[in-house]
Amino acid sequence: MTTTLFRPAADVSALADALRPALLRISRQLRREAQPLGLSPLDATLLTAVSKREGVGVSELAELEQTSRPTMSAHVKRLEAAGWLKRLPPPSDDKRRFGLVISAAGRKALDAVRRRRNDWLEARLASLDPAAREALRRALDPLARIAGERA
Amino acid sequence: MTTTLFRPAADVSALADALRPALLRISRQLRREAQPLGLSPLDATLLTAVSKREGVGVSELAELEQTSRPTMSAHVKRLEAAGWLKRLPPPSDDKRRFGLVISAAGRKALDAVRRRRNDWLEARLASLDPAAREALRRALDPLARIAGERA
DNA sequence: TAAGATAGTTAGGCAACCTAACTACATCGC
DNA sequence: GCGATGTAGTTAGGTTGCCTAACTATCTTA
Repeated sequence: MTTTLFRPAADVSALADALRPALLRISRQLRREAQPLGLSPLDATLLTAVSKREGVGVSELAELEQTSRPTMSAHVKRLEAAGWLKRLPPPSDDKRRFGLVISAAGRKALDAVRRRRNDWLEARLASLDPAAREALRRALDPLARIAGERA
Repeated sequence: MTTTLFRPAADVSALADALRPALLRISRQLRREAQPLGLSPLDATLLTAVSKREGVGVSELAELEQTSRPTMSAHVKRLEAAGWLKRLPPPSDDKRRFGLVISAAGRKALDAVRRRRNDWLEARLASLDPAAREALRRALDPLARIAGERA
């Protein structure tokens, strides 16, 4: 043990131990969220990512979202089948790669979900006091960095 | 749109939109974590919960951890099979309910994992600057409240 | 132009979750 | 004292999201 003089480790460890269960629990809820409008939280995340980078490829998107290519391929297939996403035929001269873009329906669904504001997370946030929300706001950037968000 | 004077909603909504993808991404990583020592992050969470409330029942634990009873039943079965958890035969005179306790092996595994401090989350936290960690520390309580932590 | 890299898909499997339906025991009301 | 109702836990069956391995098709480079 011997705690003195540069032992950030114990600190970090304690923080991790406290953070882990909370994060696991929250994500459990998050995923469970019923989506009367279609569009699960994951779908919304993916559509947002695509709309931020029109023409992105499946592999690139997989890397951005930190999943395997096959996983992303399946998501894209699903989102395309639902009509929320479109594949542009090879925009460049590379015939392997097609560009993904959000469809009109996708954008509409995304807007609708954003306008709803009665989902689980928002309700929870709304029930907190402003100081707690501020604390979360300040934690946003560190969380994004942990998540390994790119651009 | 007309942002002034008491419109916490837009605020909360923006916070939720920023928080959601980060949380989803983090939990994805968290779950993916390989566990050379056995004991996934979920396992650790559950064992910790049990050790905090010796003698807890499956249903009560399910409620605490906010999962369905069958889900918890399966986890308990798994943890018991792994030898990390024990069921005490009905401690009260209620023959339906048995008390769950962590086994010696479970406690040992839990301690070992805690001592490891080279898991994904800790590594990420360690790579942040102290100010960022402090921001996260302050966000802990709000996060726990969102997660609906009880006692 | 053959060798290797890269985009994306298919196949197969696993972990964690859910609901519905069941068994076994408890308790309440008459 | 016994049926109705409730609660603890399990079983069965299905879904979602993720993975690796292996494949096809195309591009790039030596």
